[in-house]
Amino acid sequence: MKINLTDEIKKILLNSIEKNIRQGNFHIKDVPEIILLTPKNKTYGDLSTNIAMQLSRELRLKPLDIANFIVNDLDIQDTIIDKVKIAGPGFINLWLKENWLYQTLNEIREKGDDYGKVDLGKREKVQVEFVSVNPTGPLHVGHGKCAAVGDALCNILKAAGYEVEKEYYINDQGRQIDLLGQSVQARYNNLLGEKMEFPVDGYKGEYIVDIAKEVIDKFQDKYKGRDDQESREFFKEFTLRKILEGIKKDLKDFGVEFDVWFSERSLYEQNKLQEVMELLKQRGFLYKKEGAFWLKTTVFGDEKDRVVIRENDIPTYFASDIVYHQNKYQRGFDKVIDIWGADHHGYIKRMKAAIQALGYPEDFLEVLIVQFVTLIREGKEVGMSTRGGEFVTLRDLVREVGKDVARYFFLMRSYDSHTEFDLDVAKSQSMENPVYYIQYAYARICSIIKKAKESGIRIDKGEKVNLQLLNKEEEFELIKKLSSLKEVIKKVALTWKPHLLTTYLYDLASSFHRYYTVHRVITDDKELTKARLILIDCTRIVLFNTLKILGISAPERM
RNA sequence: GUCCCCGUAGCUCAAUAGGACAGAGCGACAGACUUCUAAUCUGUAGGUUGUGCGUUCGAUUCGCGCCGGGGACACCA
Repeated sequence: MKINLTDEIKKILLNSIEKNIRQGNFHIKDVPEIILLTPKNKTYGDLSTNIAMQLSRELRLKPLDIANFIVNDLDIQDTIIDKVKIAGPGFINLWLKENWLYQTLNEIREKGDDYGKVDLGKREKVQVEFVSVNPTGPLHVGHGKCAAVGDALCNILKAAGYEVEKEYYINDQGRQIDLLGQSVQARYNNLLGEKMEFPVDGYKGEYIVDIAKEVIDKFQDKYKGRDDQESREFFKEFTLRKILEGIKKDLKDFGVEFDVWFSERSLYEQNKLQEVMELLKQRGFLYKKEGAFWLKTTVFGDEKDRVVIRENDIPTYFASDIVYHQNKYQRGFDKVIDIWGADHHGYIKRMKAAIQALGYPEDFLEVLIVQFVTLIREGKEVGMSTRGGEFVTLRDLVREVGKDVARYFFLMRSYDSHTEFDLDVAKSQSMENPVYYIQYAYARICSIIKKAKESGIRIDKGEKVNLQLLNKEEEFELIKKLSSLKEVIKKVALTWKPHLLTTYLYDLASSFHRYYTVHRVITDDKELTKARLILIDCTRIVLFNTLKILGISAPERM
């Protein structure tokens, strides 16, 4: 395999720096990682590095002098580098030979679906747990945002060479679940004309009545007027299963499929709780006070210690989570990422404390907090209170705007800022809608390729096409965008910011639209036509691969 | 009261691990179809990055204080 372009350039720069060290110009031991960036302004070259400024502090020399030393000893003969210039406070700007761009096109043609994959993760095992909504009701739009972010992040990590597992943790036991069953049971009895008091904190949503009706359809009055152990159990299990099915379906329709659905109950079946408590006690982080067991989370920076086993012997939710995270560790993951809604952020400290109390490294667990979503319709906020019963479910949203648009809107902004989801923009099939803008670029390309085929233009697999004919400014622009995909994937995999990929996608579509307006692909010039067809086909491939990672479809016609 | 997130163009948001003149879209204004899809493209206007200090060659980015918005602070889940 060929050496990576950026690695090659870094090596050339490094050689010069090391030469200067040997000559006694630079007095340092270790050279920091050289960072190559693509300048915003093209008058600053194709690539640029700020290494001279980075070294300035340690060398106690002016950045400009350092840059001069480096450039003077730079050996760019027979390399991909065409020209070097020092600019501004000490940037070293590099211009590359045009050839590198054509190499990119060949690489895309060769790799196809695999273009964009990089080996950053080295098969490291990462688990991402997201959504994990209590199965007490349907998913709402906020959960959709978590789902979109988690799913996209997983896909990106996979593309970056990590081994990724997507997991959904099901809180299928506890008071909430009991309450859920009782709510349906009460509705069921009421529907059959039987008196039964609705639980005080019961679930009042319409979906509870629907489930009760379903029970009637299937079992008629079999459970009418009963309030024994068996009937309670029945309603609990039936409801739980119904709601979980609904959640699974909603997520599937949203394009999200999990590798593992992990049941909280299974932790207790294995009697792991005892074991973990024993371990924590041994390690000296568990103590008894006022009849309850507490974990010394304050040792690790939490504001107060937390109860794990209540006075009444019932373990808290936190206890389950500790056992659950131990289980994650024991499954052999190198890193575990939890994606939580903003209302759970207070839990981070105690969870990370628990990780450490168990004896695991603090950064074994990373938690991403996804901020809320506000729906806007006709310029006004749509109320979403769960209590009042009137809230917008993910299913409703997908039905209204479609899966592609919903996912894109959740992914186009940084997950840690509030999302303002404008339903009118999302529904408009116009230029206001970035999703259509991107998909339109893809459809346009497909349309051109189809037309070329129809007029008998063919390019065989191994055929050599003169790519040098691609020499227009818009063509260079476009190819540069195509070539930066791998850097973007790396960046996102390191920073966990999927929205950077969305931005990239939009930029790429934009470069193509501009190109399309200025130049014709299919012309009388056979050679040029072929070269341009290759260019747009490469664009198609990159658009496709990126859309796929984000979970958005790529329609060939619009 | 304590802790977390946010504050950037009229609006919604970006800004690559501290880098060059802070960028997009929408909205406003002015233009471009005899063309492979005008769901497109081009141009103009729009900013003391909430505020005051500090760190340094350099701060939207890091630190501290203040102002404003949101959220979290249970032997609830």
